[in-house]
Amino acid sequence: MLDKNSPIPVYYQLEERLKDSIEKRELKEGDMIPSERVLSEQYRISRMTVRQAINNLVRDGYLYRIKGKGTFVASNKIEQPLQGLTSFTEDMLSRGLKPETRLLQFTVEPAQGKIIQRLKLAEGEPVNVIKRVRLADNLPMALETTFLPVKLISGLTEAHVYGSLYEYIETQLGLKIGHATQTLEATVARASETEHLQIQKGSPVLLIERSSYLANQHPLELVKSVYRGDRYKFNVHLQRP
Amino acid sequence: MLDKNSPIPVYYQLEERLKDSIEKRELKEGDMIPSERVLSEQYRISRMTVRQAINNLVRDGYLYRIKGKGTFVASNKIEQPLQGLTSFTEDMLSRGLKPETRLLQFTVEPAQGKIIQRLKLAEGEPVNVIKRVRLADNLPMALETTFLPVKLISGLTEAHVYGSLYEYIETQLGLKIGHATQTLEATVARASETEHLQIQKGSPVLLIERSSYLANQHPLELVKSVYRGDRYKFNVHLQRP
DNA sequence: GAGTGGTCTAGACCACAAT
DNA sequence: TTGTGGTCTAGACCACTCG
Repeated sequence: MLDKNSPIPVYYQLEERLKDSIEKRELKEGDMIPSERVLSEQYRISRMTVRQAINNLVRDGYLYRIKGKGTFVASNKIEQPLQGLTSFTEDMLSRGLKPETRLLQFTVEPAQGKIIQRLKLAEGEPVNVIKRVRLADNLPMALETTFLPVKLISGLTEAHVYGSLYEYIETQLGLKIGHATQTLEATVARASETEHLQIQKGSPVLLIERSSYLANQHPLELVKSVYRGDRYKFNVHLQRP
Repeated sequence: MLDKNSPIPVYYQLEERLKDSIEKRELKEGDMIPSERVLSEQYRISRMTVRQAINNLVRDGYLYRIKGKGTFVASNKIEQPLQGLTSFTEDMLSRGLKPETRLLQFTVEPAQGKIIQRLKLAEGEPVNVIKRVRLADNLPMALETTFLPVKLISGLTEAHVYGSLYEYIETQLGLKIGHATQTLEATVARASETEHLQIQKGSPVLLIERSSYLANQHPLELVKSVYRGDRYKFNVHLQRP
């Protein structure tokens, strides 16, 4: 049964239960799950609450609905790559690779040019500039330059930038990271990049530029990355509008 | 006022109205919109219906909520690139470019190797193979090879493949395209690709591989594309899990 | 304390699919 | 005709923010 006195919302409890059934293969790909009315009687909760749980699972790709027929289990969520906005550290861990960092630069500089626009700062406002070589399983994977407004991220020290910046921002600063827009393009390595990435000049690289925002819509960071084309593939899940 | 007798759902009418206000700048970035209770009184609809409208606008990035404070207009949706699962034709149009197609190959072949797995077919099942040069504003943009199971997409003729395949699938066949997983990687053009794309050997290209599914989870297509690195940038919106 | 979003109820009618 | 999801109502209590 569900615990209605728990501080955990009932719809969330039901969500977890259905997700469990799917992951335990009690409900298999293509199976119809009990109807909303049946679930609402079974758990003695209202149908709207059942719908809230199912809505979330549909949004997350676990279930799909067919009007007049029922709600069904979608194909395996298993072995899907990590989706969404993740840090390099999280990305590598989800790929089963060991992330490491080599720090090249850690300075505070006045904002200028594109940084002002993208981070919505006044000219000259201080910005943390962090340039790092990112390694995966001891080999260079990417060259990453991060720009963070000092007024948002205070108290940042060199020690923090060897691990996951996102973890520091979320757990230490208590800020809630919301979303990002990212562009990806193919190009070839420039001379200044070849050494850090241990590749030849002219080797293909993936250029990634990310603007991240907090949940409250404040610009959080601008990141420019150069990934080795021979080592990195970007995965994305697309939903038909 | 809203039309409660319209076949258009009330929550959707409210959605459009709020979206209009935002696009007309009656509600500006950072503005608080009327509270859910106010909207429900104003339009004489229940608060749950208001919430359904607002939920959708939050999901689509037009609004964001802060508990205990209110619901606010997010930063400009304007000039955001097309998101989600789109065809080449749709993608180019959204970028303000004129899409065209040069057909290189249009055959039916027995499925084999990776195609079998990705499209979940039996060995030897017939598959449409469509190889096209995709142009944007009269210049080659990509070389695209599409694999479609014949049993799903019947009656496909050469005439269809000069335009948007997605449009044919959705409006002519009445199939509902659902989602896709896509990988992107940087590499350099191979000899066989240079001519069609009008680039030099060794030029950077973006390799994109897409597996698309119908709303009912049936595999729909496998597409392998080679985009010119100097002309194409991929945009993606990422949400923090 | 007043206002906000978050959760939840116990119904209702509709359109659609299958029998 | 029965069962399904889609929409909608008119309330309710909670936790949170702010003055």
